[in-house]
Amino acid sequence: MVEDEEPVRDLVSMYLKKEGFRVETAEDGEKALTMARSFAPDLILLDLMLPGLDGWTVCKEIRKTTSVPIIMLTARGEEFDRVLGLELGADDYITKPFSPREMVARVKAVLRRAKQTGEQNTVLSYPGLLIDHSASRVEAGGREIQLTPKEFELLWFLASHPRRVYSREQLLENVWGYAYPGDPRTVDTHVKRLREKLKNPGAKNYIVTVWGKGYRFEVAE
Amino acid sequence: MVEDEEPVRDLVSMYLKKEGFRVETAEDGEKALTMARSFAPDLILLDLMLPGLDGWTVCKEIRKTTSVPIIMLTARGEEFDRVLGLELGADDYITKPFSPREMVARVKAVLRRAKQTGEQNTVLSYPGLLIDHSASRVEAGGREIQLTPKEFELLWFLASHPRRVYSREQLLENVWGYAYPGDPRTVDTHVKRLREKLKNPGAKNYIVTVWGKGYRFEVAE
DNA sequence: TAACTTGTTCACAAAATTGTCACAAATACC
DNA sequence: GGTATTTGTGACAATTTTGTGAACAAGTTA
Repeated sequence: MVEDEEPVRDLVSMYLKKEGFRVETAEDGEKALTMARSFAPDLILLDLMLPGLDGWTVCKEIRKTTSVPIIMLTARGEEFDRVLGLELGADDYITKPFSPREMVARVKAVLRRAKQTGEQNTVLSYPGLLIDHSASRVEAGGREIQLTPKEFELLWFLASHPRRVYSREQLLENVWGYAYPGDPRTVDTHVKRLREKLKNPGAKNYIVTVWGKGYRFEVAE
Repeated sequence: MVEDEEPVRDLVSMYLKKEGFRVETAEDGEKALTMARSFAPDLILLDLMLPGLDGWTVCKEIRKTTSVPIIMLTARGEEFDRVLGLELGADDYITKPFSPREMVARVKAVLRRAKQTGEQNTVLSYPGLLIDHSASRVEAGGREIQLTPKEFELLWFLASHPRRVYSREQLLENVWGYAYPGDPRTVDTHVKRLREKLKNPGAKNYIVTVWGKGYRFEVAE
């Protein structure tokens, strides 16, 4: 949520959080770009009138690197060039003042659309690494490598949430199934085997240990 | 732990205590309600078959006042209406007989989920400094820097309460955990290490000493 | 049934973090 | 200026966490 007026930020945050969304806020364009780069949001609510970089520019910059859904916010008085907005890659726009319920509904609608078009995408691709979930196939450095089911699901989970750190317990919960009663150190062994199989061809070390926290899938800047 | 059969109570208590949990028990619904009101438990294990007030009623009563996580216990034979359970606000259920390890795993899973939903805004951003709690990542001057867990939590705490001065004792309490028995000067060492790691790229000195008081996170006006 | 694959656990070594102490430097106060 | 407090710093030992190899268990296939 990129918006310079704090009351609006708080209101929108509150309504979205109540719906179970996780919300991060930025009050200007610079910060928005930094944040968008550091973690991958599922959707961006972007006010057009911002101090410093304006919304159009922020939108254009973001579009250079990702196709994350963007909803633009615009004051009623402002002349809003819908065509320009869509050309820059916005997915929807809302005119202020808006009702919170309408805002939530639009966010959900855009996410639903994005999810549908993204659903077919069962392939994750990183430099020197290709993971195809529907085919259960992994290519590293152009060469196919054989993973066991657990290894594959672990890699898939980590790779589909890049950068984020997961504790051993969280990994057990998400990959093995919730409330797994076994030893958390089991994860270590699987990570070890994964690293071994992945390291052969590509030099990259994708699975990184975060000391005292767990593991994360690292992706180059 | 609400359960009328003493052997089960003892077994469950024993296993949970071995994991470091503090366990209080009640043998009927009346007592359970009194206890739930008198001290705030982090989680309630609730047997459905109880003398007097049954589990459903206890659950409903508790839900009127708090959102504490509840795990229901049910005998395999009993017909258990899962939907009703979830409607009444239970977070999970376990069928008896259960393995102690599974029970412990579920307790942990439910507690972890409850904790997660409470955690919000996970990204803090200041000029030349970005802290992402969910990724356990810190960027200073565009460059990622490696912090140890303690350093990270200390920085996170200070940065999420900018300008405010904290004494060493307060920092110990908030970052290390309440009633930390060690030397308050330990904080100094961590501050020193943090400053060293943060100073390399950006000229900014974010952590400022307030003589005779403690430390604070400085943010430019 | 035997060989094989897969997943889990364990024990030990290796690595990193953390807390403490002693002493130096800085600051406040007289 | 002198002194007492407070803070900064470097080194070291204790503790915690992770990597790794091997053994074991469960399930599958030939």
